[in-house]
Formats: sequence, structure tokens, C-alpha cells
Amino acid sequence: MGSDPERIQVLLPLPLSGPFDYLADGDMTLEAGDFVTVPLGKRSLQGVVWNMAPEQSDIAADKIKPVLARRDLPPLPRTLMQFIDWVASYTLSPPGAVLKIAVTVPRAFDRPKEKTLYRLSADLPEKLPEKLTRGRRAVVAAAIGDMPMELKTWAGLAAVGSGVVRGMVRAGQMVAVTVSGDPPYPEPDAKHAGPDLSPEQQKAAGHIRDMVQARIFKPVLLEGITGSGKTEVYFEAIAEALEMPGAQILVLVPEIALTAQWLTRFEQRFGAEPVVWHSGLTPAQRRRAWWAIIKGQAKERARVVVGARSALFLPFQDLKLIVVDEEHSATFKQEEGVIYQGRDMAVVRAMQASCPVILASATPSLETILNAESGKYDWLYLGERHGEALLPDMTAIDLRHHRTRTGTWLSDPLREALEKNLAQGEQSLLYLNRRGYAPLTLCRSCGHRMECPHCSAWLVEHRSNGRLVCHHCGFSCQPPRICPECQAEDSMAACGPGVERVAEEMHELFPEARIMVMASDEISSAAEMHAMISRIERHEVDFIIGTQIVTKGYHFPMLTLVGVVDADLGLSGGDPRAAERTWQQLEQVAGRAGRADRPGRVLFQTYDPGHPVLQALLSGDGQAFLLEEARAREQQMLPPFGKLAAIIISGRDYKPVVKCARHLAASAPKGCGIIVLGPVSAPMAFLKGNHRFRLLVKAEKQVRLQNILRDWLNRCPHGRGVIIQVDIDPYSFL
DNA sequence: AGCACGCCGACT
DNA sequence: GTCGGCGTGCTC
Repeated sequence: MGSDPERIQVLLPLPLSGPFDYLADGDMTLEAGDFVTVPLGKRSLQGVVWNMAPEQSDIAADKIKPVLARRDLPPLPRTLMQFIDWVASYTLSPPGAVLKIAVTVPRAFDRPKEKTLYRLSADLPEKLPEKLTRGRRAVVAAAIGDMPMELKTWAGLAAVGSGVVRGMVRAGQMVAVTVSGDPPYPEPDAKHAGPDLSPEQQKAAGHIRDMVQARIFKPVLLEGITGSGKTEVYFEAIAEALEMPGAQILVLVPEIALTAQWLTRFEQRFGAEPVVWHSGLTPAQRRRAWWAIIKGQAKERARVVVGARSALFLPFQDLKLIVVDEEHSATFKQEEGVIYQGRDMAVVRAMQASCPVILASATPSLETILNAESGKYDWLYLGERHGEALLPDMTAIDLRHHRTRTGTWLSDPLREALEKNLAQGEQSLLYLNRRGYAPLTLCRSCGHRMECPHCSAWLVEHRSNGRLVCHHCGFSCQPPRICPECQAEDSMAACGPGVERVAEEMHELFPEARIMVMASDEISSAAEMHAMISRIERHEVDFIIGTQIVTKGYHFPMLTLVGVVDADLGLSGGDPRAAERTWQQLEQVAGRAGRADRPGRVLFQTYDPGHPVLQALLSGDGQAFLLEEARAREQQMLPPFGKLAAIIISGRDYKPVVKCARHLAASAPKGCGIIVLGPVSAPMAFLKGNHRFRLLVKAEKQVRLQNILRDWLNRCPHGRGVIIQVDIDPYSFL
């Protein structure tokens, strides 16, 4: 026993440049993926064996410490290790920082607590019944098959004291069974409730069922107008994968807290809820889910996981299908730490797992449309609204002709439509993607604007809590009575509307109506969201005034009118992606109107009805609009026609940040096919107390952009107090 | 990410 | 004379 210790490499969940070398004792049997405890400085940390036979290492032998112990955990699946390496290399992040996303599962390393359950002894029936006391007979009668149960459960079911059960254990009439404290998740059943699909849906479902069956990597765009039943169609792909023993399915959704309706539909179709994964889980819930997903035995394994983008890093053993729902959603983009686009990484994960990936949306992103058009992705289109519903009738209200009175935001045509809808006993939605009461507080006598001391952003007034709030860093303060600039008294005025202010106007217009504001400020939990949705479904609300949160795929049968308070919001600026995003949002909101058998109406208040986004909405030809956008991007060599990266240089002090940004720009590599633009101040020039500058790097498609950036940034070690971040495929081009 | 080392202000 | 502030730098 005991051969020479060998040198291995361990990746720690820290932003270090790479894995560290350790010595593994010969009789500690280790393999890549194993969890180990290793010393680091004065600490001891959990890491993952990344490489059993490092080809080279320039670390002095006397520095290398031994591995302390191997943890008794299932090894990290190879596919996940490969994915972590890929993401690190693509995003230019330290691999340890990516590993951290995968293993930051508080207490995941603890084995689930063990529980003692009891079942009736196997030879008990022969001793029955006379020999048992009345209490003991009650216990026997309480048995549910031979399912082991907790002591308390037995006592409760039999209506006896727990002493009776204990006595039976002592007498050998019951036996103890030790089980893991985390019960396996109930398994969704592919055949629980058969689908009820239209011919159009059936055709699409058949196609993706075949793809799952074929077990090859293939992205497919599932495009379907609101109400066309995309979810039911991809449920069929999930059903197909569920038929394969132990196969796992990942469904990525934009915001997991808001999908109560989705979970209900899933349960109705498959008879069990999926495993949910998001940042709001308790440590115990995380541990249970993580262990169920990594389980080796196919029978006990978690089968369907629905989660936010970080669910991509869960330790799946046998991924057979990935679904990205609402694939166009901006929330798939992680903007802090390791910066990545969850939708794109899902495609990579699927490629590595050799399984299909379904991208579903009513308003697909331009990138996805182009991939579908070029044949790289399969393209399924659902154009019929399920169940008689008609497409809503869309109209623009030109605010230049229908001016609103000062301090009000709803034009006469919109007011009349709301009034009529209320009189008919139907529900209306007013959409304004602006939280709070007023986006700007201004001094009437000197023009001073209330700005965040840590960010270049206005403070938003929230009347619900009586404060001015920064939506970027969370700073808040009392609204001042005296102007901080000119000391004028009572001169501060609220400018512009947020949802709270529109609600105020609605209360004045319709004092009798039942009005609900839906914004993230009013909703702190999934349960609260659920309660609000139920109130709407039960028709306890006449008017809903909401931000983006209302666009998330809920359907309300009595909702027949949607008023967009400011359709121009987000169109100014000139960021090509802003127009695309606005179109997607408004198209989604418009889809809320007129489901079931009631025709819907959508009214857009705008100062620019000729804008391509408005024209696309009114004509219903989103395709043409997107293709026009694509042409503009092609001309400028922007993604997906070329590659783009942003380098963000930030820091507390302005001077070293600017200096570093200029130095970087000046030392940009030449003649390797990249164009460097900037430095210019970043979209948020001052954020959370940091000054930010940005360089944009453009390259042709075939250029190995990451390699060039890596070499370049390594040549330019950043000065003290300056942080350099790389954003591959930045979301905003400005 | 921690935890050290290290070099300058208010306390016994 | 010490306690302690958090700035920079290393950890296999």
C-alpha cells in the first residue's frame, strides 16, 4: 500500500488564474471531478480535481502542499467540467470564477441529514391479530402499503401516542429504516395527461419529438405568436425525453419567481412539479435539488429542472434536452462577475451534451431569427391562436394631436376606451415600463435635478415608501423640501410619470374602479405574485397598471384592452438593440389583449407614429422590421455579422481610470483584424461609486477574438485601483 | 475571496 | 509608546 504522492491540479472556486498544484497521497484514490479539501494559505477550502496528470507546471516542489482529504461526494460530471472550461475561455474569466457559479450551493457539501423511518416487520401478519393490543392494531391498520414513515406520522395516522409505536419497535414488530433526509422528487410522468393539440401544434411537436429521439445536437427556434401554445408543444419534447430512463431536461426561464402559472401547467401535464432552481431558494432546498440532479442512479435522479440562467451550471448526469423559454429576454444576460449570455451558453451546453435545444419565443431575438433563416437552426412557426381568439386590433394615438393636460398622461381616446371597457365589465391593462411615481425630481426655480451620488442616474420618486431611489445601486433618501442647490423652499417638482402616478390619475378618473399596480416594488415573493394573478383571474380588478412584469406570459381571459402609456420609451438614443427590445416588449404586451373568445384592442400613445417600431407593430410585420435591423447591422459589421466585445475600465478615482483606458487603446494590437473604438464613457458613466469607460472591439467573424484580447490584456497589467472587465457580445452597442 | 503584512493617526 | 485603520499582494 501507498505509492509515491503524485502531483495533481485542483480548481478552487476563487478568481485565481487557474487550477493550483497539490500532492495526492498514493493511497488516496482520486480522479478528475472529485471534490477535495485542500490547504490554501491559512485556510482549508473545497475544490475540484481538475487534472490528474498536469503536463507542465512551473511551481517549485517545496511550495506544493498535500491534498487534505477526498470528500465523499459524487464527482463533478465531465460534461460540466468541460462546460466550465469553455465558458471561462469564451468570457475571458478565471475558470475558478466559473466553478464558483457551479458549486456555490450553500451547504451542498453536507450530506443530506439522515432520517429514521419505520415500517411494519415482514413477519408481522402471522402474529395477527389477537396478540396485539388495540393501540398496536390501530398502528397496523394505519399502514399505507409497506411505505416507511416517520414515528410521528405513524402515531398521527393511528391516533395513538408515539410510545405505542416505540414499543412495537422494541418488540420487533416494526423495523427501522435509515434513509437520506432529502426525499427524491416525484417523477413527472410523460403520459400523465395526454396533450390536446391542434394539427399545427401536432406537426411542430412531432418534429421536436423526433429530434429528441435522434439524440443529436440541434438548435430549433420555436416561434409562435402569443396564444399559439408554444409551451404545450415543447412539453411534448419534454415528454419524449422523459420516456428515456434517467434522462434529464433543463428548462431555462427568464425570471423563475414569476412562473407560478407555468408550474401549474407543467403539473397538469406531467402530474408532478419540476425541480426549480433560482437564487431565492433556501440552503436546504438548494442542497436537495443539487443532490437530486447529480445522483448516479437513474431511478432517483431529478428529471426536469426549471431555472434561471445559473441552472446551466447544475451537475446534470444525462442531459437530453434544453429548452430556453422567452429566448429573446434580456434577463438571460448576466451583467456582473462572469459576463455571459445564458441563451447562447445554453446552445453550447446542448452541443457538448449532444442534445437538441429549443429556443421558444413569440418575438425571437434578431440573432436567433438569422440563425434560423440561414438554416443553422430549425425553424418551427405557430401562427394560429389556440381557441378562437382573434389577433388584437392595434391603433396608434398620435399625442401631437391628442395632447394630454399638464400633469396627466392619458389622452382622451385612451380615456374613452378605458371608460367603455369598464362599462362593459371587461379588464384593461395600462403598460408603462417605469417603476415608481416620477422618474425625475426637478427644482422649479433653478432647474437642479436630483441625481444619485454614486451613479450617473436620476433618483426616482417612490410615493409608496416616500423616498427618492436610485434604480441602479439602491441608494435612497428623503425627498428634500428645500432645493439642495439654490435653497428655494417647496420648489421640487415631480417630472414625468411612473406606474404609481398613472395609478393616481386612474383613481381620479375612475374613483369607483378596482385598480391594481403591478411592479417589482409591490411584489416580493412568488406567492404574492400568485395572489395578484388570482385576483385578476377572479375578476376582482378592473384596471391593471404595470411595468415589464406584466409581459411575462400570463393570460387573463377578461383582459380586452391594453393601453401603452408611452410607446416611445426606450426608442431614443440610437442603440440598434433598443429598437429591437422595444418592439419585443410592446409585441408581448399587445399579446395580453383579447384571449379566449374576446377580441382585444391595443392603443399605443406615441409622438412618433411613423417610427419603424410602431409601424412594425401596427402592420403586424415584425419580420420585415427585424430584417431591416439586420441589414443595418450587416453594414456596420455588428453581431451576428461580425464579432464584438466591450472592455470596461472602472475604478473609484477618475484619473487612473481614464489613463488606463487610454493606455489600453493606445497599445491595442494592430494588423490582426480588430478595430478598437474609444475609450468613451460607458453607458452608465458613473455606477455604484465607480467611474466607467469603455472600449469597443470589432472584428470579422473568423477572427479569434478571445485569443487576441487575452494576449493584449496580459500585456497591459492594470494599474492599482482600476478594474478591467471584458463583455463578449455586449448587449448594448452604444 | 480571505488573510496577511505594512505603514500612518488617537488612545493608555 | 501601543491599537487599529484598510491599501496591496499572495495563496499551489
